[in-house]
Amino acid sequence: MPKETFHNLQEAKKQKIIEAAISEFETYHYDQASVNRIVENSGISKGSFYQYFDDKKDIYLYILNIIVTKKMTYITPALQNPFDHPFFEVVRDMNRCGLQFAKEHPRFMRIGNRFLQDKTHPIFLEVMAGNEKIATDVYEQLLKRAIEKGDIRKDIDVPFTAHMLFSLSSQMVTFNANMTQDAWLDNMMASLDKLLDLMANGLKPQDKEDHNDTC
Amino acid sequence: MPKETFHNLQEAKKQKIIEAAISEFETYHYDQASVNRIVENSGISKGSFYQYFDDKKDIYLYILNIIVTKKMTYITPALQNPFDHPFFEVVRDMNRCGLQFAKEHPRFMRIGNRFLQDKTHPIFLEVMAGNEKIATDVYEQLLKRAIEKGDIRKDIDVPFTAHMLFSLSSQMVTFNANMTQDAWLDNMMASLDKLLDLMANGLKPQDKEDHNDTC
Amino acid sequence: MPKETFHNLQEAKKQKIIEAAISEFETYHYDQASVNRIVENSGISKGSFYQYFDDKKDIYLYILNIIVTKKMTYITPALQNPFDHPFFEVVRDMNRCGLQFAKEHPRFMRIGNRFLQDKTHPIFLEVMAGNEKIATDVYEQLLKRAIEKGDIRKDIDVPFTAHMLFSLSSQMVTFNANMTQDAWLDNMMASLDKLLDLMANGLKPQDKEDHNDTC
Amino acid sequence: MPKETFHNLQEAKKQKIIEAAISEFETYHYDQASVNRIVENSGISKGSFYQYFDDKKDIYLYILNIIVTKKMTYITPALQNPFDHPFFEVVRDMNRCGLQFAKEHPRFMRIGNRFLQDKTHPIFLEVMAGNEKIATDVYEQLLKRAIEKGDIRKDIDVPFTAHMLFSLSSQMVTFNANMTQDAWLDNMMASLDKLLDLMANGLKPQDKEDHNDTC
DNA sequence: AATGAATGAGCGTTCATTCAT
DNA sequence: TATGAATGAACGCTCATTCAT
Repeated sequence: MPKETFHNLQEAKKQKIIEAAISEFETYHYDQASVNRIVENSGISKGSFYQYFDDKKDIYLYILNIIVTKKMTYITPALQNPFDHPFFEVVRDMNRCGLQFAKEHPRFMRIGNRFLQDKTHPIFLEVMAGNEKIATDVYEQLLKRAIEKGDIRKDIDVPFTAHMLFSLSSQMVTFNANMTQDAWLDNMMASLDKLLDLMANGLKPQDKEDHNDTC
Repeated sequence: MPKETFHNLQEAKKQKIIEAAISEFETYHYDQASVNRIVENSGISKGSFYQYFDDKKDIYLYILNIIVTKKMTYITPALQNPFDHPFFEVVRDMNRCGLQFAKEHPRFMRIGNRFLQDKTHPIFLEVMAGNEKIATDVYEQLLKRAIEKGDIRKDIDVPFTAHMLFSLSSQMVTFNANMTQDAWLDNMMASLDKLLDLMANGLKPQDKEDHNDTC
Repeated sequence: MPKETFHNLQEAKKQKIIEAAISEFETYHYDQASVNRIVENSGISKGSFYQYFDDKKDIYLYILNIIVTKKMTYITPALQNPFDHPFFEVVRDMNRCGLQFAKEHPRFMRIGNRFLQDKTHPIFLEVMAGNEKIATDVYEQLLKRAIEKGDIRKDIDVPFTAHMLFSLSSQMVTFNANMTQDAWLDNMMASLDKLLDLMANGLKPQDKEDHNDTC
Repeated sequence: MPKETFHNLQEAKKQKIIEAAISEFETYHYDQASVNRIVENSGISKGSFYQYFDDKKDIYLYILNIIVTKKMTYITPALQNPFDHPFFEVVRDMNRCGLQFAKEHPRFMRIGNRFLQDKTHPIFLEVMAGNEKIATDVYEQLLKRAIEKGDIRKDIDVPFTAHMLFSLSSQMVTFNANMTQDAWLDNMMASLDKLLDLMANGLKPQDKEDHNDTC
């Protein structure tokens, strides 16, 4: 996390640095990202950079933190009393919020996705060392309660399914990756509904309904 | 793609270069991979390298091509008369073959996974620009026929579902990444079955069977 | 030497700065030592540092001075009426006191030794430019009087011998540098006795005693 | 040690690099020595430097090696059949040769002395890891044989004395460090004789001779 | 065809010191 | 008096690529 010196900076300067860093990490992988470029685009000296941050990792984690914090403000409303609502409703709301976040902060989404994608990178492993469960835990909890309530099949592998549900939300955005389209959000929302339908009912013809029909 | 000079090389020399490149890309990201090291481990000169390949990208794509070609030899048998067999059987066979390939060529798998992971990397975008459809096309064809045969619900969005099926099989590998070498294949096969069950039947309780029970 | 501003400081603050500087110079060579770290560990500001000291050299010399002053308090008692005691007794007492000082102030010893080691370093040359005589003067005086009293051979080169005696006592420390903390002082005291025996009687067999024996 | 690429260089270029490195290490400590400066003064590019040498340490050890090799050519003649000659004669010859070397290669001496002085430096420890004994071993062997032959007192501590004798040769040069003087070599030779006399006979009056006088 | 020496920009990081407040 | 932000040169080292031979 940034040193005090950074927090003491004037807001404008701070924002310019953050802006430069976001722009850098949006464009480049952590390893390819260049402190030099951040410094240039910030209009600060290299020496100053290292008075604000310990090292490249420091500013990277700082940006990641901003992203996570921001994303949380979008998602947490969907997680109010999650067990009072049907499973798929909660999941859909959560992902809709995530998509809204992606739409409004496409650069954050790009950085976040890049981070989540390279699961073998030292920095990913370090961050996730203690926290990996956290991400999928929400899904695990929801699944367990949903099973108890009879909303979900009893015979599924909860951790595995949680992992897959979690993966889906980030995979989905790769389907219509061109965020510049106006209709992106609408498309994604539609895709989300399709996906949830898929997850809920499967690909096989719905005997249930077929059955009802024949009745 | 390699220049003619490369293809004119003696097989042994060619293999040594390929081996060195595989070893490099297996260990490092494309950006971190070093032509210097490849050259060193190949026992060829720097100058020669640039007479065989245009640049780093050239040899990388060449290796990727080898991997894809190899993987094809595993998968195509599962695609013999694909329309004569039930949809999920074909998909399972295909993915089982893919897993078998991964088991027998772990280095290829590592390179392939790394490539698939950073979907924002210029080189990924370039490769996928013309080729992504190819990968999902198989799924699309299979889905269409399965729908016709009544194996799959009529109301799904075919391209979207194809994309998701494709994504999921690659995501699966990220679950249980801390595999013990021995159990890996078994674990993955089991995961595959879980995944296909999920895709086939969905998460909701199977009314069909419940219904049958009560009858 | 520190500016007046430093001397005007509250004792506690002064000590904290001194402590930080000692810790730094104990751990690092003069060139590797970092004003940044001293400032950090002092809890003072960079600006303040340069209001107390001219530069890095200034604080280094100040610390050296503290060390020398402290060492003097150990050694001077051994130099009370030095001419009333046998030469080697005085030399031994002096060096024993020096060893005692080293034992009780290992950090000072480390700084001092490091300083004495690089005799080509600009800062060493600068310090020694005017002060080297001082260090060897004691030995010179002692030697001269010892010669007069007949304790020491008349035909030696006094300045040269003084220089060697001085050098040897600092070299001694480099023997058995892998001291176990506990036994260090005992070992060094033993080494000192060996060294003085060497200096007193030389390496050649003692004809004197042989002679006496045969008489 | 340098890579083959360095050895393949034209002699003139090689010499220019060696010259630049010697000049650098003569002037600066290993840590302060700058690859940049070496490169500048060599007239080669930074990239080239790292094609010739692994790193700064590599070229440093290479220079050290040159120095040791050169010094050996001076000293080994004095070590022909060392046990056939009186102990102090061998030691004197050896040190005279060392002084001659120092006179003719003052820059080498400076580098060598600097290296020997900082006995806590990682690079010193690394080099000396297996080789420290070597330096003092010569003295130990000589001492042992001299004791057997009765040239040296039986009651000395051999390793300790060997260490001190070894130290002396490097300490001696610090007495008259100003090498620019014409008379330096003569002065040093004289100092050497004084030192050996000291080591041989000690500082105490020679009773043997006194005895003889009174007889 | 094959070589491998040469390049120079670039990397992340540290530094002692200055100076406006 | 005290501050601490700002600086920019310097560090060791790696890189993909070029080009004369």
